[in-house]
Amino acid sequence: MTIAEVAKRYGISADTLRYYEKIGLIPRIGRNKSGIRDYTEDDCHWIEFIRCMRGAGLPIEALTRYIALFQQGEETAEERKLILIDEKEKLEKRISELNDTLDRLNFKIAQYNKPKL
Amino acid sequence: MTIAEVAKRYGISADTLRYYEKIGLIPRIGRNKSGIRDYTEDDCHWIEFIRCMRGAGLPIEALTRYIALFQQGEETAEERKLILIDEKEKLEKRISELNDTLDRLNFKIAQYNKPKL
DNA sequence: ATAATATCTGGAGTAAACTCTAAGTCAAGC
DNA sequence: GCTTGACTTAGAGTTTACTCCAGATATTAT
Repeated sequence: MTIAEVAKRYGISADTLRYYEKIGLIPRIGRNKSGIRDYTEDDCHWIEFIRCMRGAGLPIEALTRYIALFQQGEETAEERKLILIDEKEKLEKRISELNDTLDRLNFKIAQYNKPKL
Repeated sequence: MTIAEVAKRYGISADTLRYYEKIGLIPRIGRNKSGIRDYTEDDCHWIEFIRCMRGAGLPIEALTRYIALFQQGEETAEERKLILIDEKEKLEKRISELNDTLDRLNFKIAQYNKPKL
């Protein structure tokens, strides 16, 4: 797949895809004989995964660390798992905070509904 | 209260407090005879509210709109309520997305735990 | 009264995460 | 064979949300 096709598929710009590769957020993409990127299905899965995680606010640093370990092979599985667990716990905290803010927002809206005092 | 006291109370820098005031994220703070800010308890409540909402990712633009309406008086109550409802709905969607990502993370961690195939 | 510390303003600088530009290469259509 | 459009790279520019700085004024301690 060309960069344009992948960009369209995920609604990302080609610039962003190149940027993600440059900073190691996705693996280095293979090139054809003339140096043009050719994305595999595996590459696409990474992109989709990374997009999802970034969308939830996982830090780029944790994700680049994760992908670097992944590329080092099976013996890094335990370390990769720890990264996921760590980020999972942070995400749970974050969701809990957001729920608190949501409660507060609902309370404030209720105040606007009631007070014909 | 001085700006330093408020900064300490909420763990924000004085620069950030001045910045929030400059962009209308909190109301204009009253000054003493020599032009130095004197924060009231009401000012502090605004700061705490805004911090909480910003922490949940509510856009600055919506919050500046909200505070501008608030300062225009009681007749803007309905419009302010609509802003809160709108942001509440966006926050619910966001939390739901985060929960989906959390599920995915848990699934991936489970894969790391199992596969002694 | 003087030195040290805190505050003021306007504006410049910073970091993150893109986003765009320039200059060059390459494949496809006419 | 040449133009058009997509692709390449390195590097500059943008946006958001602060954060810092300079120069001036004010308050506090000695």
